[in-house]
Amino acid sequence: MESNKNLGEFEMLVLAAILRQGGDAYGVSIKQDIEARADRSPSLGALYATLARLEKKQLVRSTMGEATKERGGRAKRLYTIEPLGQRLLEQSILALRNMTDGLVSWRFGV
Amino acid sequence: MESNKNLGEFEMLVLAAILRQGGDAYGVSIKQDIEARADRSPSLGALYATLARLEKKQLVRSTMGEATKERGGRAKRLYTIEPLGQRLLEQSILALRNMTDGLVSWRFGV
DNA sequence: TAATTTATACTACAATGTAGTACATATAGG
DNA sequence: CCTATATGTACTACATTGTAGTATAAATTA
Repeated sequence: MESNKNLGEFEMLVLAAILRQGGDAYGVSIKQDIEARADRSPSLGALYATLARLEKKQLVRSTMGEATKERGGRAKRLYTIEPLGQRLLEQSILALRNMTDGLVSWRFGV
Repeated sequence: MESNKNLGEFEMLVLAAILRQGGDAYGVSIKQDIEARADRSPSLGALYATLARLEKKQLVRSTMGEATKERGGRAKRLYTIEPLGQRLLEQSILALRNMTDGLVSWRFGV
């Protein structure tokens, strides 16, 4: 009887990217990871809106990155996944696997 | 440069259920499959609304089932997946896999 | 202090998720 | 027949998520 709110499809991609990057995830790097692995190009606007919602739901947490870097521009907001976020991601991915594993006439390997 | 519209999370579950059932899928059986494998209980209203949208987008096709059966009640509307639907499902599942495979501290097997 | 670079925030609207309620149509019994 | 029961779909309304365009912020450099 776990917490059982569902994640959207893009929310899953974003949570997975944050988890992958273990502490160094921020807007641009998350976008790049999704572009490289999921073969799609969300706008930064779309991404930040989703990040804000995930944080409001307490599935991720953010902190401002160090300002003193040898580069120009505004500070990064760094994201980490919260236990609840990881749990929901696992549930959602597992549900999808249970529905799709073992399907015949599947183009990529079962 | 394939067709690249994205599927929602629930749409993926529904398409997968239809594909699994190979020609015998209808409202109630799809709902039951999702309940059994994805551990959630969508209302039939939610399911039919999604089926109607999938058909409008030509990702599935439907036909009325035979009326002459030894049972009461209205005829079933049977669903099959269209090539486009299968392709989009494959793309979406593959994207998710590419994002989540190989993650460490993953509760279920990599 | 203006230009450039890097990055986030805001806003509005489209698409998807969700369930409640109503409706349709078959069989069975009197 | 007519109505009760069983089975299943359609309609409607609203909440949540997806999406991108535009504006803003804050650092470095000249």
